[in-house]
Amino acid sequence: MSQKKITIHDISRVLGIDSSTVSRALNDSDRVTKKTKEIILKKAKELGYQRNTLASNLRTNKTQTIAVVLPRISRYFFATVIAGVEQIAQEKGYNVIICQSLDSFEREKKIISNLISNRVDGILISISMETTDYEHLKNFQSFGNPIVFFDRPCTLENCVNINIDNYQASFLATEHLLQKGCQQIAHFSGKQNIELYKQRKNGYLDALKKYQIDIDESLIFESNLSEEDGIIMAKKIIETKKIDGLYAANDTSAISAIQYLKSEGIKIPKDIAVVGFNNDPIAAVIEPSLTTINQPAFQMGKKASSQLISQIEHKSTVNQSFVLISELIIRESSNKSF
Amino acid sequence: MSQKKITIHDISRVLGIDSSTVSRALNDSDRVTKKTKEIILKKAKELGYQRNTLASNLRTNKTQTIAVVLPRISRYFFATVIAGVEQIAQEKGYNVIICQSLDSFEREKKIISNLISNRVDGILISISMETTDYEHLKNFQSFGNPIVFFDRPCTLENCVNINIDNYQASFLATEHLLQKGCQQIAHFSGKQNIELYKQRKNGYLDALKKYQIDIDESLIFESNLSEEDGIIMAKKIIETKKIDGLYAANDTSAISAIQYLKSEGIKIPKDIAVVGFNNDPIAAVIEPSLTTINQPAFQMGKKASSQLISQIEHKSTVNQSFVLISELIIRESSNKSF
DNA sequence: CTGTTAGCGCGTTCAG
DNA sequence: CTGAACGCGCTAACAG
Repeated sequence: MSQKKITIHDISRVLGIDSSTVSRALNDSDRVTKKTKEIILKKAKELGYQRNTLASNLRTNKTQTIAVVLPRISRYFFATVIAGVEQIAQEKGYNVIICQSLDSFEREKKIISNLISNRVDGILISISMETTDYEHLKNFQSFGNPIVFFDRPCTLENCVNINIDNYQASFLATEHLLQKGCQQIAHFSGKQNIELYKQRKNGYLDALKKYQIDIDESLIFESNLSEEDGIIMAKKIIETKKIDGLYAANDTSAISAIQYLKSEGIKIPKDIAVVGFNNDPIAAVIEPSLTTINQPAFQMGKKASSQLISQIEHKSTVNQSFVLISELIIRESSNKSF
Repeated sequence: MSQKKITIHDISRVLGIDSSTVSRALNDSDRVTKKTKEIILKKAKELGYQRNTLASNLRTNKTQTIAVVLPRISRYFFATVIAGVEQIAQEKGYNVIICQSLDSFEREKKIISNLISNRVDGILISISMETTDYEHLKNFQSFGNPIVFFDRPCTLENCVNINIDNYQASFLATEHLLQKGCQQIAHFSGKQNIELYKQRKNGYLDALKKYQIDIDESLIFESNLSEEDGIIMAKKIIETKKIDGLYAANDTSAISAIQYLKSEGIKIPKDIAVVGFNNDPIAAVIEPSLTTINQPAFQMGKKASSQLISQIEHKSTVNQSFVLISELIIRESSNKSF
């Protein structure tokens, strides 16, 4: 049953050609005649040879493997990022291994340690929410291996950060509402100590300025953007009555606000237009009238992995840098309703 | 920058203990004194030793790695299966590598070949829709490595197939509608040459028998269960008028039928109750009144991986077998609506 | 262009 | 209980 594996020495012996030549032929080296190459490849196929990547990796100290570490693959956003990563990796001849931190710092540390043991060539990571220090990542770096952060930025030195242009996305979202005729646009904003939410607020403010709309501080709600916050803000919207548009800095709060508004009989989109960030198809399904800014996850995966692979191949150390992806996708609200 | 990696020989040299002893200590062998073990472990930690798994694997010819090959991870069902696989794998000390076939036979063949090269110890697979022959899998098997199929069954010899108990699931679904008072329950059935759909139809029929409801062939619609089929069947339902319940053998057709019915002003669940299979959260969101039978994906992942790992560890060859998971989750329709 | 030699880092014989 | 020596399968470096 358990057939013995064929090695290059088996081929070497059968053909009376040295194993190093066999190795070179199998790696398509140009230091072997086309003719002998053909003979070797034919015999290899005939014998059912399957390269032992382990041995090769040990020798070359390279695995041609990159790892993607992220909170969980069941989130549509991350699954789509992976698709982008895999496309580039395949083109460049790299394997991808996927690891879920489940947003646990402990798990993340174990994963990184495991990746070091397995000698992956580089890591793409969206750090866990719990992650407080970066010793584990510094450790990986100290062996000369690159790390690229995506989605969740990180202040670790010598690393590339890939993210969307939050300012521009917000600007576009707000402009979209203005062009639809909204005048009193509320903004669900996140904590301003987080750079990302500051940028989103600035985009909102600048769009209003461009259209010469006075800024009304009472329309700006700062919170943690949780589901509960969404409901609280929805209640405020009902009290205020003057609001005719809403730009939420994330989709969680936007969705729960909409659900609450609906339950109170406020019609969407007739009474209010909404724009929020959307990472998965649920937001689109729950409320077809919800216009969303989709993060170009596929793009992000492609960009992140090509950055990483280029660092691996040029053995270059980069300074800390932030790469912004500007191609955003606005999904227009469809007015079909159930 | 690029710090040199510590090997067991470095530890050996510093401590004046032979590297073979160091190796044994690091593997927690009982052929080393507790005392020297402690000294070695301490020094290893101090020097920042990280085991070179590649070398270890090459020597032992085992990678402690299993692969999951599936169509695409962005489907919630598969992502959940992976979660289950990972839990068991972690408990048993195995790494998991995830590969997406994207339902392409060509990709699947490449993946398997790559997995052989990388000497994974076993494969968990939900075969691609395009897969017609199993030579690539037989090849993997021929090296003495086990394969476990899940979700999509396969006739390859000496393999375990893990699936849900489709008959029971269907029976329960239909019974659920009967208990809600439905009398005229339509069934969206799949092609009867596919075992799975036959089982689902049988469950439906037997539930009706149990409740002494006459079988009305005009309520049974056989199709490919696509979105288009869903709409076609919805139209027939409207014509017929007598239907008050629907059990669909998959969720795709059920969802599109519901959307169509809604657009025609047929109210759900007042006028009609529906049960369908649900693999992702969208179905639950699109229509809260939709009662669904969730495949216990997490369970399936756990069962499949523990089967696989037990085969790896006992080097046992199994006969072809079919394992059914009977714990099904009925998600009751919630009557809250937007 | 091809053969020879050596060794990647580890685990496993054997001896002792 | 520990040490010496070998080899897993492959490839880099050097000869020829």
